Amino acid sequence: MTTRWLDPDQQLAWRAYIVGTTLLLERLDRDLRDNHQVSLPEYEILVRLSEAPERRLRMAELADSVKNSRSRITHTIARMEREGLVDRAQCDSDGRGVNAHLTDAGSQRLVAAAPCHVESVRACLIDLVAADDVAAVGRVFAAVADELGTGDRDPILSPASA
Amino acid sequence: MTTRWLDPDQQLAWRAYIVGTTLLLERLDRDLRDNHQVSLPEYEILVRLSEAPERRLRMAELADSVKNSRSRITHTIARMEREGLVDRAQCDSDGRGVNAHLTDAGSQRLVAAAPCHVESVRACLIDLVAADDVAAVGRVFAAVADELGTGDRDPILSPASA
DNA sequence: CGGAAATAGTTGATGGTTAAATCACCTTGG
DNA sequence: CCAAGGTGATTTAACCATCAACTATTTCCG
Repeated sequence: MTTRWLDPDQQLAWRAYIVGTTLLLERLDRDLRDNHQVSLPEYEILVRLSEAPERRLRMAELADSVKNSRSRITHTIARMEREGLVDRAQCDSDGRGVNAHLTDAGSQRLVAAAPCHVESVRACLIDLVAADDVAAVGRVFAAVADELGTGDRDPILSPASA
Repeated sequence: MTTRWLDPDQQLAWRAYIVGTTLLLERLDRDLRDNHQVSLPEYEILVRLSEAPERRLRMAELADSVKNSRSRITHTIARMEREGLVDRAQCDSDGRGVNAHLTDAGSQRLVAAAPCHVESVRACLIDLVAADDVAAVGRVFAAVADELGTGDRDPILSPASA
């Protein structure tokens, strides 16, 4: 089976994506850290918790919603708990379960950071390009997430010959 | 100054991008590690070196081309050298400089991994969406890289009021 | 020439991430 | 009811990334 290489345009698009994403995520992370003492992953967690009913979410739900491993969520929440941004409580209905809960301090941190973060996202991405292109990015990564989201990994690779 | 929040479409596009990118990069990394014992960052380095004249690049050039810190490149190249994928030599024209050089083993590793990697990229992104949308992604992140690439960070944030 | 300042790269400590093993609880079949 | 297996979450150790400090070389400029 001969490899279907990327054509020059695809190649260019792919590399731009990798490089741009590296720079973008690093920049957003730095802005949040420098100005509001939260990392980007922590910020994502604050957002999910703030949107959840009762401001609380099971650890596994949280992990799924931000696409992090269980273990990573455990460590990250442990750090955030030390900082007072969240607290933990046993789940009533399932003795194994743990609810992560956004504290007032965590909520305040999020409220303080959000405007700054949105401006970063605008300045570094949204306001930089045509609205249609933003929509296209949305379509593309929704498709990617849909393809990869439902943990059904092929053993090796799907050669997917056209 | 009142915050210009993202409108619902932008919000959706942005979250799809974050989630999709998280899943995509993790998947590509996993495929490379499992099948060819290289991480995605290491693979990027192999590619850059293979394309460079004489298959060698100064450490700083390498760092810039993959948008990694100098220190990270030092550590990563050290690991790759231990594995025999690259070697290092003093630069003739500048006594401070060091050239990273792709070995035959490194070249072979890349040749072995490339088809698999390209298939991953196709299966998880390129072949999943319309060609126009891939082009749009390319435009968007080229603009992002252009904006962020030239290390001229604003001190806090550019409010960039429209 | 001589010394200050800039540049290339490395190092070591520190903290975050991962994989594998573990603990606790729940569920199901006998 | 109880044992076996499954699931939720945490822990451990190894690994990788980051930051600040450091060495060595070069450049600038008096």
